[in-house]
Amino acid sequence: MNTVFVEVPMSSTTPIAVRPIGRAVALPGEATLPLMGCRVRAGFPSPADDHLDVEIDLHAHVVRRPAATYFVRAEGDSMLGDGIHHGDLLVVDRSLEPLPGRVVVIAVDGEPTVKRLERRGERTFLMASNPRFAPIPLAGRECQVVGRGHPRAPCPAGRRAVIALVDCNNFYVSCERAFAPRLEGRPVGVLSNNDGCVVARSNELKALGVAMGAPLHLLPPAIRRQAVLLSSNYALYGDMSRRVNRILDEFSPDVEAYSIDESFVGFTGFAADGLEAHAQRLRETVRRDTGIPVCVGLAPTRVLAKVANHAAKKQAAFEGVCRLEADAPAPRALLEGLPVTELWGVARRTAERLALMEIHTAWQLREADPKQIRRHFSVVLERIVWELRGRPAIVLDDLEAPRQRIMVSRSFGRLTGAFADLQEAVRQHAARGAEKLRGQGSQARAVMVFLRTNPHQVGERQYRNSAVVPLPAPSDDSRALLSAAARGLEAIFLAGPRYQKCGVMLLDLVEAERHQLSLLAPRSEAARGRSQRLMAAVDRLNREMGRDTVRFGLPRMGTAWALRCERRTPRYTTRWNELMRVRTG
DNA sequence: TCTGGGGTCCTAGGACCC
DNA sequence: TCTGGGGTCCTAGGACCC
Repeated sequence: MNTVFVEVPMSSTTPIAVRPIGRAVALPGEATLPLMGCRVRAGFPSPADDHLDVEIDLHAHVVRRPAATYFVRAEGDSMLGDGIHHGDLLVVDRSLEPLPGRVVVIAVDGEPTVKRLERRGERTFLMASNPRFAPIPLAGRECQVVGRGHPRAPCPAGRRAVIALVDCNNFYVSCERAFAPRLEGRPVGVLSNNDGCVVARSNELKALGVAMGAPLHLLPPAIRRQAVLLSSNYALYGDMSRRVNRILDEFSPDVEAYSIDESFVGFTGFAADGLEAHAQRLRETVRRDTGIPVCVGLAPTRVLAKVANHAAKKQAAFEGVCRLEADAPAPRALLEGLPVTELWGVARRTAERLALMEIHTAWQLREADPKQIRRHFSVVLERIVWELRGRPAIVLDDLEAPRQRIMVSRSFGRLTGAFADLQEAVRQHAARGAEKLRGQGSQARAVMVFLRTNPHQVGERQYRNSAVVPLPAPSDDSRALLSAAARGLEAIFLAGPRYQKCGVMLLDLVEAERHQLSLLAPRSEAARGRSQRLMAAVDRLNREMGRDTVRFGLPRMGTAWALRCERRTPRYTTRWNELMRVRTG
């Protein structure tokens, strides 16, 4: 192999021997550098070829290794039958006719991946999800069926649903540690916007008694000295989250990203006895390829999967994977020791009311009469009871569906009473909202603006207000949204109070394609086309050249509303100029 | 003395999630 | 000096209709 030096996210330019394992790169010591999906610049001696996407190189390395067993899973039962049974070994190109939409989970040397089958002439290929990679010919290779059925469809009668909750441990902290191994073992916290509160804590920081959401300025000085407290770096966390989910996609075709650090993964139809091992491989792969530790909870329902995940995190004996069957004895012991507030969907208010009925633990709630729970509380809590009993009752709405409203708001770096500051902040928020709006293909029919002083500050004059400004016609044009927001601000601004926060909400969203044209203000097709092209150009520039390449209105320097984020680490994976440098030889 | 009975739609606010 | 930023769903209650 050529001697290369690679600019990748690492903390120094010291020469380091890099050894590829899978799609990650091993560094001296324990640290693993996540490279998957990461565009990494490599300096090659040849001037003509001074860029290399290392992902391709490392992936090729994996593919070259001798194939072992393929674990195959079909969508629906169509792939089975014809003498093919659960657990069979198959020769792919003779037995599997590629059908549209057929998806398989295969594992090559313990590297599971979801692929589509495609027929080319006489041979069947696995199509890689990334079109840059060459198809893998399957002729003559052996496959093992480990499951069947489509988890997104309702679970067929007589078959048990299995759902996994994959949750990243201390996600923001883990992202920081992935790129700064020196943070391992130390108390680390990540702060909210404006460096206000602690929103993520390493186990070491939790052990020091720092609560979730603790205000930074109220932390004891000893802890502030001892701990590493970082500003949040959402560009990094969002990118790492996508990488984790891309790996989950290789373990099941049914992955729902529920939040930035949690995903539900459907395993209904997978061979029941191999599931823990499959989950264990998932954990190891995520850890190795991204540096993020995760825990997996397996159960028949989402609520129980959450409980299982909780147990997997708290009890070392599970080694990160905990499986619960609704009727086995283990869940009972677990649920009896679990306060209701630990359950997904039960917080303080509900817990207080449950306590009046002598319901304190998850087990007691499970044993309660669902109908009575519904009467006293709501259908939401009733569903939780059913789920605790192992009967699926919570269906996540389509997480891909467009948002019903879009909100952008920020606290100011410092209080301000200046109208010009608020104007500019509102303009920025409206522009960002408009971008999100176009990103999901919607238009808004109304814009809401709100502002408020700092409610925590006694002695300060308090004021909060909001205004809704309807638009004459649904729009996704930044100019229309900005001008509506500006009018809203004028309506509610009061000179005198010093403001802490303002925001813009886009309301009453409709699909851009389907909205009815306004009869009152018909716009010519040409005008609409111009608006669309302009906005598309703005979005593309901001996407490709970095946010704020094109802005509406001139930014002023040193404005009060600018965020404080003095301790932010580099955006290692999303900014060229923030990549770290590593030398390999 | 007696003052209907349903239904829909909308909004505000509560509760919860991460 | 300094206390985040998004979202969702559900319910209650009012306005209104026949």
